[in-house]
Amino acid sequence: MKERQLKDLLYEQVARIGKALSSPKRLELLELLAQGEKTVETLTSESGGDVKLVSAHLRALREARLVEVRREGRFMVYRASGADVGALLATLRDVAESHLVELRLALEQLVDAEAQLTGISHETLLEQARRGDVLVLDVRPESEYRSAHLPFARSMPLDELEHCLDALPSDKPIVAYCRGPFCLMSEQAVGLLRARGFRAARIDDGVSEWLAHGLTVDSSTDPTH
Amino acid sequence: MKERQLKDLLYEQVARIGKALSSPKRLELLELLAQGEKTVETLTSESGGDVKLVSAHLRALREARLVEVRREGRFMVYRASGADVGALLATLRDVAESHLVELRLALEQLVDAEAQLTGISHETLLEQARRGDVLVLDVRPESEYRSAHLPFARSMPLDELEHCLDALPSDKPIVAYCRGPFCLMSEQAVGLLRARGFRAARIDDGVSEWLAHGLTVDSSTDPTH
DNA sequence: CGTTTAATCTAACGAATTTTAGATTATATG
DNA sequence: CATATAATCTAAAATTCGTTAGATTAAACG
Repeated sequence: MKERQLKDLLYEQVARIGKALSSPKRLELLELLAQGEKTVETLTSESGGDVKLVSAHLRALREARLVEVRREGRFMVYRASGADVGALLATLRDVAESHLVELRLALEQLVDAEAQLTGISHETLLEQARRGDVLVLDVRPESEYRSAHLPFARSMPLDELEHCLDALPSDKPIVAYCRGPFCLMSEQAVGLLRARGFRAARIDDGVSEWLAHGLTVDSSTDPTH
Repeated sequence: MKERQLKDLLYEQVARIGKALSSPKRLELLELLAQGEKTVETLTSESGGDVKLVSAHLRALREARLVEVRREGRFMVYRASGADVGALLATLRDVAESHLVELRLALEQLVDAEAQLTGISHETLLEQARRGDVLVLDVRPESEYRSAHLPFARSMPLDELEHCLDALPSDKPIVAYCRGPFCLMSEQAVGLLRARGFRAARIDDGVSEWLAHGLTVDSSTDPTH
């Protein structure tokens, strides 16, 4: 019968996406690409690996149609092939987090519970940011901010943070975010800010998580306010 | 430095879920389990395979904590370890469908566009079903209906449909659904109903898709109305 | 208590993936 | 045009995974 054959074909196609998501390295690359487009060079240094290997994994992601490339001079610029890729990654991580104890334990080791902003909904935070009651700080590299960022967020990359403290309000609470739950940049930012007397906390969510929860993000507005 | 090691560990855990989703057979088993708990025997016959192989794949799914088992007499009863598993499956399929042409083409071959209900939102359908303006028909096996079904749906398994036609209204439009976009039961039901003069159409969505869109489902109410 | 049924476990083979290294392509630059 | 750079392609080694078959466990039944 033809029915079984067709069904096998359908599940095989879905499994192509699953296969792409079955390697830790590819997941890390996808997470980076969910922040915005990047060259192979950037991806290699930010994921801490070997160019050849990164290139091979990017090939696999390309074959699963999760990423796309274009040439720019002698650089190849990769990008996620849609916002749904980041959202898929976020739901995959949520499922992993709720079912795998090992992951929860490792996450607890990674982030300091002290630095975490707790007990406040996305909507409330958004409203407070809109009114200017809190300052939402995007501590990722500026190119990622330009690609997409949380509403009302100001860009201040982690490595410039120390030189730009004067531009920050000392009376308002600061909420820092970065690439998502597995990224440490916002945690480091909070550490630095608190040491200098600011009231600061971090949230887990990045742009993909924000989108996966059905909220909207901005892009390419003025990074300094 | 310890940071890289921890990050590798985190992504490795997420990749465990990805690995579980990387095999067509496992995806099919998960989809069946998303409809409700089933024995290995049932899973084997419904997925059309070999018991030993199905058992091996179930082991992999268990190790990824996506399914759980309990013994019942001499049967092992498997179940998805949460509603989020079905929702993950639904988003995975959505991503596959929007990025892989091959999948869209195969789907077109599978389902007759004629039978498909088009241009109506989930909310509208729900409202019409609530008011009784349409009859929503769950054509899956009754055990799956009991486990969870769309609001206001009536159970009428495909293989009983022919004997129960008297119980159906000939004036109201009938909307049939089954396990999801890859399942043909609702399509066959629509074929049969139309041949007997009923106004019938199918929708793609099953319980998991319904949930993944943020809607609610019912369970264990009276199947006959 | 031996037999049947349902399912798992173990071992083994082949297929597919990951990783590494060397050769190659495409573009920009002096 | 030779050279440097960015990245890919190809091939081989190491590893993992899917599949199959035979042996085994665990519960139910006569």
